[in-house]
Amino acid sequence: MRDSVLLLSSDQLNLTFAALADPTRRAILARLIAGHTTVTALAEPHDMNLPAISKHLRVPERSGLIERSRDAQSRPSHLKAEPLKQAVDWLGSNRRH
Amino acid sequence: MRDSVLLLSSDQLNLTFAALADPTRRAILARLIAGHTTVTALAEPHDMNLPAISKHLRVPERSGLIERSRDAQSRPSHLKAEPLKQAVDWLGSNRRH
DNA sequence: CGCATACTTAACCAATCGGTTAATTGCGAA
DNA sequence: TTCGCAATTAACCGATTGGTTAAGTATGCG
Repeated sequence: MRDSVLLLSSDQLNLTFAALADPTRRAILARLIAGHTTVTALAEPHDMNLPAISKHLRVPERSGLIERSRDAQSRPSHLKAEPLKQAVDWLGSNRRH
Repeated sequence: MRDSVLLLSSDQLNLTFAALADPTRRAILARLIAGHTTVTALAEPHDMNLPAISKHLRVPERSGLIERSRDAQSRPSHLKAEPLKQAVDWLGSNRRH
């Protein structure tokens, strides 16, 4: 069974914040702001092998932070705005200014 | 040896986002916006015992999200703004997408 | 002092995490 | 069809997480 597309917002916040709680994944997400790119390219700056990056990518994917497509042999990742927006909204509504 | 007060900003982001990645802890932090309160009061809405809440509190404490003081037998928790600000800043500078 | 209140600490446990190596799949080129 | 590149999956491992129960500690009150 694949993961559901519908996530309760609490579950999605769990997954989004968990995805952000690792420096490798934050670097990957920051890189993806510049535009979609392949797993090998995402792996290049990091001192770990492809399977490790592949596993890392599954974390933000489960929260909807990224989506993946296919381009020949490559599986480019694309950043999606909605989960980030949700995280920002939670932080915004929970901060006394 | 106690935890260091000085955290590398990357480490602090790790700890802050990890603290936010759990619904019990988010509820606790949201409650603390209304003002400082005790462990027992924080535990009351949750279906788990005091040691569990005590452990939960150690997570945002390690990131600096909360600080704890003493008032007779109680150990009230206080929300601190700086780590939240850092998290918002990371999200802000990584969203223009 | 003796006792209650408010936690915290210790020990334990199953599940998840973050990495590894080795094998496998998907795709395009020759 | 065979080859090679890109990426995933499987199996494994030690460390961490999130909960439990039971015992220990700090503080205030009569």
